[in-house]
Amino acid sequence: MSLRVYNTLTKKKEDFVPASPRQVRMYVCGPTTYNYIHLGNARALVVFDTIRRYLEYKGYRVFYVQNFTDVDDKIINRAAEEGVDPLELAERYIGEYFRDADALRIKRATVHPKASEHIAEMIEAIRVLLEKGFAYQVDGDVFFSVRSFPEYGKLSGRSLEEMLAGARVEVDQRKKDPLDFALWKAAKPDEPAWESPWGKGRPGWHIECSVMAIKYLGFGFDIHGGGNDLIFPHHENEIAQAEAYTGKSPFARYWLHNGFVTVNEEKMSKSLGNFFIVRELLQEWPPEVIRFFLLSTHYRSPLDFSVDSLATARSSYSRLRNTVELLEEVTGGQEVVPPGRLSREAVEFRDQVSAHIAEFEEAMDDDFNTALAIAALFNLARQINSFVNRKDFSMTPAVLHVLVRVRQYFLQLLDVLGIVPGESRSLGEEFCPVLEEIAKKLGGELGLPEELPSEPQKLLEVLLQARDEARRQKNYQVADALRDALREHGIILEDTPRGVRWRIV
RNA sequence: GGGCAAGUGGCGAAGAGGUUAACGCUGCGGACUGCAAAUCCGCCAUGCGCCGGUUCAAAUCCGGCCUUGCCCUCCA
Repeated sequence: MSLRVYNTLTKKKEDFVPASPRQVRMYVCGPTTYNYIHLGNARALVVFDTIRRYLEYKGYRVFYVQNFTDVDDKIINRAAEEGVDPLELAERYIGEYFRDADALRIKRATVHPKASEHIAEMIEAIRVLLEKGFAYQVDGDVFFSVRSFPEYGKLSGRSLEEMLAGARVEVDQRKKDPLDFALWKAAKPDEPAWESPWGKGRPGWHIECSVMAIKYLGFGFDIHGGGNDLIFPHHENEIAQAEAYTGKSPFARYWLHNGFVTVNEEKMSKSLGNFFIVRELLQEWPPEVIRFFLLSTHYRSPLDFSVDSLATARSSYSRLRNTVELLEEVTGGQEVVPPGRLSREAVEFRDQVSAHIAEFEEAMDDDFNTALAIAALFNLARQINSFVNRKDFSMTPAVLHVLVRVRQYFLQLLDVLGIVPGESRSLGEEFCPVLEEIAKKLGGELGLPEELPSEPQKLLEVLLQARDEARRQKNYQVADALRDALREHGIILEDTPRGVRWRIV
């Protein structure tokens, strides 16, 4: 089974063969840190994090580089508004970035280089580009000359003429060609600036990625990723600079781009003001649900966001979570159990589980088709639920061994997508008054003692024990009253053959 | 204006020439349950934007049209 990926450069799905056998080197364009990230940013992060996780699942060692753009117009403007130092502002939002990314279970990159810490390398690259005649200097600015690089346009698939025809921007008259872009910008007053052969200034946006990718991954690394909107001009320019600079090709071997998050079918963007901040979403939605939502559509397709669709994702996801809980319950969380002789049904079950695992891998192998992979997870969950809940189910040591293994596999697949159920939210202090009130109201009928624990978790246990006793005595009225009362406050009770189970909505 | 995608059941979303068009949500019916919940089983697209064409065979390939989104400007 081999992995195939869609390469923007060739516009085809290709077999993925990394340059070195067991290692993948990948670079993903990270954020410009001048504010909190929104759901659109999160999609790119989650998509490439999932790609990375799957590559690791397949046994590759992944060297993952994600940069921070901490020198940029937007940062400078924002800093000016707030009256703070631009680099300090950028540093602050790098911290905020990690808070959100960690919450979303984005694994940290192997290296997170910052533009501000690679100025010397960028200056050197620009110097070489000037020397080789790919760039020219005007006043204190240095521009890359797109005409000097014949392959310009190969990633975005358009010719210079086409791009010129569509040009809608006012052009800097000093440029030789309207599409030439800045490698170095002369400093304006009060801007962060560094000394260079062309006077004080700062690097243009595109050069940082070329330089840092080559520095950490070497030329000709495996995967370069980012959002769709980076194809042009950012990645096109990265290629031009990097390949002109080294005189070699290709700069990166596979170019992967994710589609956009839209809101009411319109791109989620800061200028339209229709963006949703990850920090805020995380207050209401568990990270697993947000990731499930983002991965329920293929990464290259557009994804329309709404609160309703998040709610749907939550319903869908709870099926998977319920199966994890069922497996935990039935295996008692044991990790290692010796195998034994299996019944015919158990053998069949084991084989079906294997088939669904293969289904998951085939889906992911086909250009990371997470939507299809999730379908495989649902099939697997159904198989597990059916097996464990069948009428003649009997737990033997051999069956336990199988279920322990199945639980491990199931969790492993969920982990590829980063959607292993988190610690089920514990009962916080906010449940105290609610539980105490219920205990007071139903305490007499339930035969509760005078002294009740004050800790919500313990209090609930006491209530459930009393309810159990009531049910044994067929006092269903009070048992149901307690269940209804708890439900009203978001605590769901489920009576199973193995005892009562509770969860928070 | 130029370039690139996409249009699949009530909704979301896979499928890219050939078995009954996955999977999930919602709804309905059934099983299980003291009743629920969870779970399981079943039902809900004679049809995949529209019109032509290629083919023994088309959601899938080709052409035209319509609609929507993205890029051409900082943006994931």
